[in-house]
Amino acid sequence: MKIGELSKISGCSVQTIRYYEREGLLSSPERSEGNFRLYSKRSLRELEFVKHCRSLDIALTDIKRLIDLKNKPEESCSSVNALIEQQLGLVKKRMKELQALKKELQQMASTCTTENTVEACGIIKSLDS
Amino acid sequence: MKIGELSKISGCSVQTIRYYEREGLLSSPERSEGNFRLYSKRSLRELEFVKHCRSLDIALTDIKRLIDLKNKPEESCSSVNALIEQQLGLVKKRMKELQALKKELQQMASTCTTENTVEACGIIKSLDS
DNA sequence: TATAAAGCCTATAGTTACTATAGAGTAAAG
DNA sequence: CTTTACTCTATAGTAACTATAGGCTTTATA
Repeated sequence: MKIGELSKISGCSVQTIRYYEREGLLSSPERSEGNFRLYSKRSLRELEFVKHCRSLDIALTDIKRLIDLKNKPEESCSSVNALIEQQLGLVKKRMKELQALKKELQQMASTCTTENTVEACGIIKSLDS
Repeated sequence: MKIGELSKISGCSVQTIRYYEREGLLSSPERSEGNFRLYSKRSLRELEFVKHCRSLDIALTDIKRLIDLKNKPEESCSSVNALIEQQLGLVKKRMKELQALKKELQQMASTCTTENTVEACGIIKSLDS
């Protein structure tokens, strides 16, 4: 299949697919006579692996590392595990931050009775402090 | 005070301060004979407003809007309120996403008994599916 | 069969909010 | 007087894409 079809099936945009290839996350596909990329089911699986990792917010460099590890099936998977644990750490940290953020925003919102002028606005006041 | 001192007091890097100025979030400070920026306490307050907004993850363009609103004290503050509500919406959405993300990562981590080879690794398997 | 439309190609620039660097000038300390 | 610390502008780099320009290939329609 050509890149447009892969794009449709995978839900990745055409540019993103080409970008992933440039970045070495996808193996270079065959080319047609007219230099069009030709993909196989294997290409689709590769792309879906990347997509799944991205949906977990794993950075492209880390995805690259995972792909490298996949290609060394006999090695210990402790680095895979470490990578996931690290990712989990990031997510937990970000959640805590957002928790605090949400609290402050809610507090701010509650100080605003919409009929105010900007001058008397509780939100602006709390941003000013 | 010069930019280095403002940087220390505010906790923003020197480059960030200059960047905010370029982006129109800070008013242009006085200059010394030798063309050094000279800041007042008012400048510090401006910077702290921006910093506080940024700590709430408010985008620079939105901060700009808030600053504009601050300068029209007699207007209704409903747009301020709307902006904060929108921000709150973003935060809530992101938290939900992270919630789901965390769950999946934890599940993945639990499938990995570190003594595995990459080939048998539950994590890689679940990323593959 | 001619041509128009759709799809593909590469290369390059833009996005956000900064950070880092180069190269040069200014100020303060020894 | 020289070294050091600080400042200046302009420019490039970061992450993960998205968008555009200009040109070729394939497919559909007249």
